[in-house]
Amino acid sequence: MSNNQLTSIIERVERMEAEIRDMQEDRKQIYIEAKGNGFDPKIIRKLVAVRRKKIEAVREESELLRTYADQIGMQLDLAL
Amino acid sequence: MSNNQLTSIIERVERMEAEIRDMQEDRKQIYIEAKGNGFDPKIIRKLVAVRRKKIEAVREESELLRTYADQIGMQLDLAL
Amino acid sequence: MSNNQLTSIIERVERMEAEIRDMQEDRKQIYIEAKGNGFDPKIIRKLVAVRRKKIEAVREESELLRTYADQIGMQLDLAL
Amino acid sequence: MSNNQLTSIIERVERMEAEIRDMQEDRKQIYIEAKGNGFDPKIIRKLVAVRRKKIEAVREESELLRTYADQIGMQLDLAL
DNA sequence: ATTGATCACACCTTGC
DNA sequence: GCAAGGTGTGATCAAT
Repeated sequence: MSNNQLTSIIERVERMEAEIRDMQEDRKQIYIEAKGNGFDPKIIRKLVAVRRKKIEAVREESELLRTYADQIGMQLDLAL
Repeated sequence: MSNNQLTSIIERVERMEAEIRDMQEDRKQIYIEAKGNGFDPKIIRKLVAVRRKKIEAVREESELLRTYADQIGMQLDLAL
Repeated sequence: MSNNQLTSIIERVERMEAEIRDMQEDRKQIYIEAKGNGFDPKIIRKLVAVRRKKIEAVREESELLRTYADQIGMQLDLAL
Repeated sequence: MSNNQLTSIIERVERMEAEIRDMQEDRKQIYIEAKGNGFDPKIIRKLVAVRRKKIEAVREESELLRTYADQIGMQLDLAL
């Protein structure tokens, strides 16, 4: 029955959203705890953001290299 | 050493963020799958949103009642 | 002249913002006055918030129904 | 009757909030219109913010001067 | 491709 | 001074 399918979808989405909220709450608690230990949350956030960008950049760069490699591979194949 | 503490904090935050991203990805997959089964994601999103807002409103209403109760308690205290 | 256009835009925005600030100030005064009459602003705020969320939920629900109706309309079109 | 008073307060607050939302909507429309005329909303926002800060600074400075003047006035009074 | 809408994030102000 | 709500911004995603 289609209604069961719909109900199932909604419940799965809501379960995911509940978990996401929990994780966000956990992260918030980490920041609060860090603040209690003398670490400025604002700075931590910056650090995390910078690291995220760097990781992103590295990932994209390696994808790019991969693309180059593929093209060279293709050309090599074509040359044979 | 403070540096270890800082590193620990950042790693914990990043772990949380990784999990959040995974959950978000899962949710996205549910929508994609639903669409494959003929359910318009747009409608599912609205349904979920409406349900969330209603639950929110009910939750806040109980907070309100709780606040009322606290004030009545205070008045009772004052009356004694 | 483009400069006049820019000036006009900025002035219109600033006029809006001035009015917004005035309204916010008026609202604040209502809360202060209410407090003077023995009404706890905290409770009033919650009341207003709960009412707003309920109205929001109802509004979104009607949007949802509208979306349903549109889809049914589409299906009818396809069926003809 | 207290209930009428409460109802009146809530309605006044809600009226204010409705007007605030309307003004915000108007402001948003100005930005959209500006964008249509080739003005980047982000830049406009910055301009408006800078002007606001300057106006604030001028206002505070004149308050400061006023305070100085009052103090001098007081001292003059005391000296007489 | 580009706009439009939604969502998550960060900042800032306000109330307590 | 902290906690919370509101505001603005960036990213993501759907639709044109």
